[in-house]
This record gives sequence, C-alpha cells and structure tokens, in this order.
Amino acid sequence: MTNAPRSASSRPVHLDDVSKAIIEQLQVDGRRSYADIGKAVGLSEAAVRQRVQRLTESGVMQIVAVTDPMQLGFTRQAMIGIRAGGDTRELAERLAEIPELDYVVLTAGSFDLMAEVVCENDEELINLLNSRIRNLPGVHSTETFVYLKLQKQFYNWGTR
Amino acid sequence: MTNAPRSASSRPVHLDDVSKAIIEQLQVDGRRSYADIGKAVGLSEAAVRQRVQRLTESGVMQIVAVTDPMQLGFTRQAMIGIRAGGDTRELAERLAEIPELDYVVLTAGSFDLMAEVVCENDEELINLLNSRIRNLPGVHSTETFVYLKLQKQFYNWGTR
DNA sequence: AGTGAAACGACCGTAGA
DNA sequence: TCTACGGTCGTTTCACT
Repeated sequence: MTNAPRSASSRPVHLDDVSKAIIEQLQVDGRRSYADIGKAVGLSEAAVRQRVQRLTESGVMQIVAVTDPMQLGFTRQAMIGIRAGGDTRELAERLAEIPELDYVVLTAGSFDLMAEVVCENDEELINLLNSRIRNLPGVHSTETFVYLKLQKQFYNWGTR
Repeated sequence: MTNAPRSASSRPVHLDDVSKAIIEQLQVDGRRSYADIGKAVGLSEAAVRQRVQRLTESGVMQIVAVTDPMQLGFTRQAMIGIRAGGDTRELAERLAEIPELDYVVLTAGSFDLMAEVVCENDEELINLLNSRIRNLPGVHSTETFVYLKLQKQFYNWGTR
C-alpha cells in the first residue's frame, strides 16, 4: 500500500545527457517504444532498452500509472501540519498506514510532521482529523490547510 | 515544464472493477503488456487497450516516468508555507514558473500558499528563498519546513 | 556499452456480435 | 463495449565489436 522507501545511495548517480534525454521522453509518455526513443536520442533500440532497465532496476526511475484524484471524486485535499512529542518516527509510521494520507514527511520547523490527505468530502476529512490523527500517541496539535487550487504538480524531479 | 493542469470534471468518473484492476496493474508496472493485463483481469488484449486509451485520453490516468530526486543528488527538500496579500492566483503562477518548486498549491488557513522545493544543497535553498520567493510581489512572510525523512509517497490517488 | 539481424511477441485496425 | 484475426511494428536474444 505504501510505496517502497527508496534506497537513497550515499553518492548521487550521475546521468549523462543521453540518459536524461531518455527520461525526458518517458516523462511525456511512459509507453513510448524504445525504438522511437532511440530515434529521438540517437541510439539503437537495444541500447535504449538496456539503459531504461538499469535506470529502473537501480531505482532512479520508475514507469507507473498516476491517477487524478479530482476526476475520481476525491475533491477535498489538504496539507496537515502536526506538532508532536516523543519519537516522531514511530508516529510517522502510524500515519503512513492511513490510506487517506498519500504523503507523510518528517520535518524540521514549527511542525514536526506534515501529511497530505485526499478525501471524498469534508466529513471524511473531519473524521480523519478527529478520530484517527489527533488521538494518535504523541500528537500535540494539528493545523489544516485545505487546498483551494493545485497550481503545479511535477513528478519529474531531478531532471529539470 | 509545468505539468498541465488537470481538467477537473464536475461529475466524477465512475470506474468499474475491471478498470480499477487495470489501473492497479499499471501502477506496479506501467509498461506491462496489454495481453498480460488482459490475462490478469479477464479481458482480451484489444479491450484492455481500448480502456487504457480512454483512461489516458480522459485524463483520469497517465503513464509516466517518475524519478527519485535523492538518488540524483537533490538531497535537500522542504515545504514552504507562504503568507501573502493581493491576488494569490497571480503569485501562484509566478511560483509555478520556478523550476526548483515541484509543487505549488493555493490553500486556506494560516498560509495562503504552500510550495515544495527540491534542491541540491542548502545554499540553493537559501538563495531561492531570499532572492526568488520572498521578494515576489504580494509575499508577506514565509516559513520553511526542511524535510528530515520522507515516510510515505503515493502517486496512486483515488484508487486506494 | 554499443550494433545488427532474425525469431518471437505485442500492438493496431477492422469486422462482426 | 467486447472478441477475433491478420498485418505491421516492437522487443528479445545472440553473436560480434
């Protein structure tokens, strides 16, 4: 249910321009054929396939389906800032188990954790906050930032 | 550069169990063959292909490459809460143009906007905050929440 | 790491229920 | 909206560089 934690290597992977170009192609269309990509980046089909395989196996890139919550009726989204005490790592694990939360991060600042929630309606959000977040051990207080408009969303980190 | 804003239809799309099953297959491997998916969900290759085409053309789903910023040397991430005045929609557009920001959202609450930043190092983050965010017209103050650990990240909204 | 070629399998268009 | 099928194109494997 939770996406596998990424194996953050101590040394960053260096991508050459060709691999970056391949990734850019796949960021537009993850099903584009290796032959087409090869034509675009100046490489044979087999070479493209090998690079894609290495990139996915090393965890640098993954080709997946991403869905739009709005179109599926999940029209309420919010960011929740959480002030907490005790071991916040344990709390983070508990939060990660909540399916309505698609994003959980431990932070430094006036919030110790932040989590993004995707809900169908306000009741679901209220219920989640009161019954399943605020009563978790260690939670001191929460602050909710309801989304009014999602302006930018970019899955394509690290290649800009 | 910025992902296209999603066309949020007024009425939510209803997916039957078969389409949900197809999406689940593609969330694991976006390049899985239609024939294989068909075997898994009990449909012919052509039927799967048509459904995938409809799902992608309607914007409910997209199959794309997603990369891991950590592995590519972008080791500093943070959420920035922004208090602002004036037309926050204009400000949101300006923020969306900043490549280091991968996520920009207008919110209700003690922050008017929130943005996620992906950087290579602290200097880049400091420079971004001071030289390119705090001096934007309308920005009153910002609050930065540096990421300590990304606990959960789920691209697969709406199908949980 | 890369190319090229041949066998295999996937994909696409069309026809029909 | 599904299945069936044939032509075309993509993918896989392998020998070679």
